[in-house]
Amino acid sequence: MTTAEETAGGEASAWGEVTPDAARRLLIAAVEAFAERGYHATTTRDIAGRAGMSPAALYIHYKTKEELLHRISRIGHAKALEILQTAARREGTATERLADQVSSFVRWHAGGRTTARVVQYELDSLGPEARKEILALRRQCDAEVRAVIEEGVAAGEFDVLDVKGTTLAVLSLCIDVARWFNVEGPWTPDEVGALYADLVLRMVGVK
Amino acid sequence: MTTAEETAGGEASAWGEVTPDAARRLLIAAVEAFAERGYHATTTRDIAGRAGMSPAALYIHYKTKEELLHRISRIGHAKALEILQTAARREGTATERLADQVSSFVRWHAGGRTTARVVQYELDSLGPEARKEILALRRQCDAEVRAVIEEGVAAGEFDVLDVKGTTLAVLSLCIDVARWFNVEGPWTPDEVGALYADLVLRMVGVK
DNA sequence: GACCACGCTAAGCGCTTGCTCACTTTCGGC
DNA sequence: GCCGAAAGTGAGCAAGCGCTTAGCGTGGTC
Repeated sequence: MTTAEETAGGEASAWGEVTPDAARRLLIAAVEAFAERGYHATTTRDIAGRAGMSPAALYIHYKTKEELLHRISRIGHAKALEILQTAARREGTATERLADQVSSFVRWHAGGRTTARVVQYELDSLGPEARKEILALRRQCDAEVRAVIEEGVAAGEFDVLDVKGTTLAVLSLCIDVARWFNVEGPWTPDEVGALYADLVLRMVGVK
Repeated sequence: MTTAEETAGGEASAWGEVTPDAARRLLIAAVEAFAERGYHATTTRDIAGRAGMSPAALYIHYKTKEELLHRISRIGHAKALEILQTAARREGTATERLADQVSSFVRWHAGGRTTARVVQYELDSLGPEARKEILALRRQCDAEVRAVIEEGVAAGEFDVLDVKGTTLAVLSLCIDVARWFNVEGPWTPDEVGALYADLVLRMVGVK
C-alpha cells in the first residue's frame, strides 16, 4: 500500500498551503480514503489511522468529518478553475485555447484521479450551504469554457448548434475521466489529454 | 414527495419481472434511496419505510442490503446492454446505428436517471464477485458500441484516430448524463439524446 | 524550576447501523 | 374448521459510528 504522501500529496502537491503539518496529513489521508471508499463509507478512525494519529486528533484540526470534505472540495475546485482560466487567458486562437483547456483539465483528472474523484463525485455529501458555495465555483468553471467556445463561434473558427449544451458535454466528458481512468491502464494522462482535445475540437466543428 | 412507483417504477418499468410484489416494491424503494443518497448513506430502515414495510421484511426477500444493489445493478446493466444491442442490430448505415445507440442510451440515462445513477455510480459498493459479474456486462456494452464504430470506419463512413479511445469517450459521455441531468432543467431527455447523437457523429468524423 | 498553553491520546458516550428472532396474521388445501 | 407454510411485525442485539472528555507529555517563558 502506498502512503498518503505518495498518492494524494505527490500527484497534486496543491496541499502545500494547508498548515500545520498534522492538519495537512489528515487532509491528504481523507482525500485518499474518500476517493477509495466514498465519503459515507469512510470512518474518522480510518482517516486518523492513515495519518498515523488517534481518532480524537482529527477533531483538534477540524470540527467535523464534513469540514474535511468541504475543505478538500474547495481547494480542488479552486485548482480546477485555475487550470481552466490559465488555458483560457493564454495567447492564441480560440481553437488553441480550447484544446489547451481540455488537455490540461483532462490531465488533471487522470493524473490526480484521487483528488478529482472526491472533488467531482462527493459533492452531494456536503451540507446545503457548503454545496451552494462549491456549486458557485463550478458555474465559474462552466463559464470559463463557454467563453472560449463563444469566442470561437464569433471568430468563425467553430460551428456549434447549441453552445450551452456543447459546453456542458465538453465539461462532462472531461470530468468523467476521473471515474474510469486507471493508472495501470493502457493510457498515460498525457495521451488521454491529447485524444480528448482532438475529440472536443471535432465536437465544436473546427474547420 | 413522490412514491416509489412514480419515479423508479414509472420511468423504466423494467422491474416487472421482479416477483413477488413485495420484493419488487422493496427493489424500487432501494433504487430510489440509493440514487438520492448513495448506497452507503442509505439505511435498510429507509428502504423498508419507503416500501411501506417494517425493517425486518426486507430480509424475507433479500439476504443482505448488498444483494439489493447487486440485483438492481444486474437488471439495469441488462437493460443498458439491450438498448445498445437493439440499436446496433437494426437496419441502416453505421452512422444511423451509432446515432441511434447514442440517442437511445442517453434517453435512458436522462429519463431513467434514478436507475441509471445507481447502475453507473454504485458499482464500487459491490463485493468482489458481484463486481466481476457486472463488469463483464459492462465490457459487452463497450463491445457493442465499438463494433458499430469499427464498421463505420471499415465502410469509410467514419474518420477515427483511436477506435478504442473514441469508444470509451462516447460511452463516457453518455454515462455521465446520469450525473448532471436534472428533470427540472432546460432539456428533455429527447433533446439531450438528439444533441449528443450529433456530437458523437462529429467525434467519429462522419463525412 | 514552577508554570501553562498546546498537541495529542485513551477511553468511552450516546446513537445508529445491518441484521435476527420469537411471535402473529393470512390464506389455500383438505 | 383445522393446519401448515408463507409473509410480515416489534423488539432488540452486537458492532461500529461520529464525536467528547479527562488527562498526559513537552517545549517555551518568566
